[in-house]
Amino acid sequence: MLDDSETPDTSAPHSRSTAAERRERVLEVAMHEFSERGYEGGSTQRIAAAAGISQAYVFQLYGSKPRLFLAVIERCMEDMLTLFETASSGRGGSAALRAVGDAYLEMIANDPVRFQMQLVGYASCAQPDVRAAMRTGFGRVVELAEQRSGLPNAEVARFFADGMLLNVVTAMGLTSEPTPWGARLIDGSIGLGRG
Amino acid sequence: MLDDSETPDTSAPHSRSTAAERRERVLEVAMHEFSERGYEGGSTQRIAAAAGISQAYVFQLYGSKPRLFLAVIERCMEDMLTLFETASSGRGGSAALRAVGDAYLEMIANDPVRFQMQLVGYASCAQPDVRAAMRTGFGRVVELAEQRSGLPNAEVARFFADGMLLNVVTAMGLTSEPTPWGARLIDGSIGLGRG
DNA sequence: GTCGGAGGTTAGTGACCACTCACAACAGTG
DNA sequence: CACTGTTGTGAGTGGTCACTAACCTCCGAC
Repeated sequence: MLDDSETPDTSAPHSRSTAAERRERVLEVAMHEFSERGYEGGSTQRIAAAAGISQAYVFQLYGSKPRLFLAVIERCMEDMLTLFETASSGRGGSAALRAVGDAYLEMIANDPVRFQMQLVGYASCAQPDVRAAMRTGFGRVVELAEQRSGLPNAEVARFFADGMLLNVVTAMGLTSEPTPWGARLIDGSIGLGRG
Repeated sequence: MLDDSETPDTSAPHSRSTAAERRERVLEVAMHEFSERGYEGGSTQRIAAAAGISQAYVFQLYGSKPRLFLAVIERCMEDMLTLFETASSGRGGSAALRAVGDAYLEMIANDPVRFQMQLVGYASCAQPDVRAAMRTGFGRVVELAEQRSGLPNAEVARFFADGMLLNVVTAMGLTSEPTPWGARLIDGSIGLGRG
């Protein structure tokens, strides 16, 4: 809009943004990078290039690589909470869990970045900062499921257990390239609140 | 046995081994390294140092870093299968699952390297070689549980779902530093075949 | 007693890493 | 127009990375 060129994006020599906008954009591409390569494998050089800024500015915006990674983890868990809040809005009991389960299934199918980022988060829990962020985020999600559904511990736990099984089944590609034993696992699982 | 020195290990200036022994030792320390730092974060320099050999020899033994990582993944899944075979030996039905569940709980408590290596494996499934190895290994474990227990799909799936929930609960430190919501999750879970 | 092969090392290679510092460009305000 | 703060970059820093080529060292066999 502000540029003289017709193509809005890359060809323009400079298009300034507010720092908040840049931070947001960097966070997005960083989640993409870290989800694909993990914390150690992720490169601030590549993140900067994908965000269209210099590497130095990434450090000005986030201070250090660990801080950027932590921001990505926190955002990832916030997104999950928002997804669950939206899906369960106005519902209660097992219908709430069912709606959340559907939303989660759709996320796994359509948002591989956030799905993979979750796995990276679990694997990075050895780092105390990461573990703390994961605990906080996951705790909020569990409490939301408890409050919205009002179901007893056993059913809520069952819901999350099925979700975790679904995670590894998906990670191993058992939905896209099935195996007999994988199909039996999926068949035997309760299906995210649909029991 | 072949050495002249009494201390079998570190203090001797040189103690030659067979290549097979070296490969085994490298595999052990590599699992330690990769479990702590992930694939990208793991360093062949540190692995070599921990194994007491030069970095060059690591490459002579395993060819490349991806091949070494893959060997670690395969070994990790073999160890899991062996653990489950031993635990369930001579048992059937739900008693078999209960015994396997106990063995798994003990492994999580006493062998953090193999536990953490599992999480790294799931997070590394985007790499096709790793995914294939994880599928093969996990499939064997599932089939063993099915055959030894003879239970229907739903109960076997429930067992593995609880195991996966236990994994993330442990990764987040909810057993060592509990939270109310974490305690409710653990309480509501069926407890690895003990339902 | 030498010789071949298995078991190992030294000393690099260029590439990439996170991170820093000095400085440039621009926008709004007076 | 000058001034000021924000947005941004160029050009490095030392360090580590995976990986390699060439060489050394020992032991058993003949």
